[in-house]
Amino acid sequence: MIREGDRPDQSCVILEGWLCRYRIIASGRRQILSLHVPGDVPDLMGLHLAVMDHTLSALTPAVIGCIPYRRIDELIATYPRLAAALWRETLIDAAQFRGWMVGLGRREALSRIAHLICEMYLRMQVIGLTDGFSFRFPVKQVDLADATGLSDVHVNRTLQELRRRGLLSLAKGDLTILDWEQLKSVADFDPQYLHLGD
Amino acid sequence: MIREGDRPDQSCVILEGWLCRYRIIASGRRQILSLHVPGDVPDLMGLHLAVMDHTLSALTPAVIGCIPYRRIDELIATYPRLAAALWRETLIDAAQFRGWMVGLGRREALSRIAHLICEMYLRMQVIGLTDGFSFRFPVKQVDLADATGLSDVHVNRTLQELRRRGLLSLAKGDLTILDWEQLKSVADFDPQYLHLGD
DNA sequence: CGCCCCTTTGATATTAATCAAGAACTGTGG
DNA sequence: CCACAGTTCTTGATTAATATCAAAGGGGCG
Repeated sequence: MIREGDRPDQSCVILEGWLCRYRIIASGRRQILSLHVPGDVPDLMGLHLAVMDHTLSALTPAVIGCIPYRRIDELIATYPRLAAALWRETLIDAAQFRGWMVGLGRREALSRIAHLICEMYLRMQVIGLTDGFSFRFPVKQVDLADATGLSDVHVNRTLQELRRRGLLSLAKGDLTILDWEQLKSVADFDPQYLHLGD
Repeated sequence: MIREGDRPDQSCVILEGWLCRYRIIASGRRQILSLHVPGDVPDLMGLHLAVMDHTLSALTPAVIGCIPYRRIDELIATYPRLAAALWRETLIDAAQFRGWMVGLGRREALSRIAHLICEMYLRMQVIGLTDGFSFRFPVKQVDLADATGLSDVHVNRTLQELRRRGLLSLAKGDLTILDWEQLKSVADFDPQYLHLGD
């Protein structure tokens, strides 16, 4: 949707589907920086930074709403508190990056993947897209690998280990958490960084 | 200076010294999330997020200036464009997190450390704290390890490799880049993400 | 039915972590 | 000015985690 190096003049809101942001380095390896679900506005940064430092792309077929920056500026002028709300949104964005950094740098594979799943479960719950402990998780293992900094083969084996331990089931993009407490514990998951509560 | 879980009511500006932000996970491992040098305001996020999700701490003796949020709010009310400037500052913060995530997830040790050094060199240059290719780099190897997601032993060996290749010298906190082009190339460094240019 | 995309499996290679000392500094008090 | 105690850095040996390579299954869709 937007490429690294672009100078966009509008933001988008996800109405349906999943997007991700990523960057590819010289060796050809890709790091996914964030996953985005309906309700997210994944490119607010363009409002104050001229050049995109990463690419925004769809993981699934998606429906997107577009808002020109010009229009956002007008809205902010009319409703000054909107600026604070959007600013806050970008701060939560940054908090999520921090959450992922800890995983990338200091968690082993099992915990890293479990953590990502805990996060996406809560985020899906907040937007009403969970059914009990089940939700759509249309992320391919290769993408999961690029999000967690692992190889796809290792992601596959780690998912098997999570299944073997009875923590979750995942097939055809349908994920069910079978033991939330244990999953959280394996993930060392503390939702604080998502700032859902405030 | 500020701990995870705190609800601060002021921001700080670094006048002298280096700070870092970090989080410690259950296993006791620490991930440093960012390094901060004079001129940085490392805790602007508190302005709109109630609870700190990480700790802010000094790496060296430091001199800090404090600004109550209340005062910042007043200033913003008086000079509305200040809000945009501060917002932008937090967006650059997020961009730096993204830069680090790519390293943590997808770069090998040598490139990861080289990359960090390239970044700090440019940031020090911008604030006028470089002398040619030399600058103070008072970061212990343990801290470097926690910043790059490596073990301290491996950081030590990787630094030796960088020295062996004639890319830099580093002793007693004094760093000199001996071959900037090669260092950049090993690091696969593209300063775009720092948004220094705009 | 066949193709393509995704997942799974097995074998092997690498990178980096861990463990355990020892050496080199730093600052301190005598 | 020196002995020391505490950091920080360095080294060697070993182990563990994860990547890479290569190939084989499975399932959905035209």
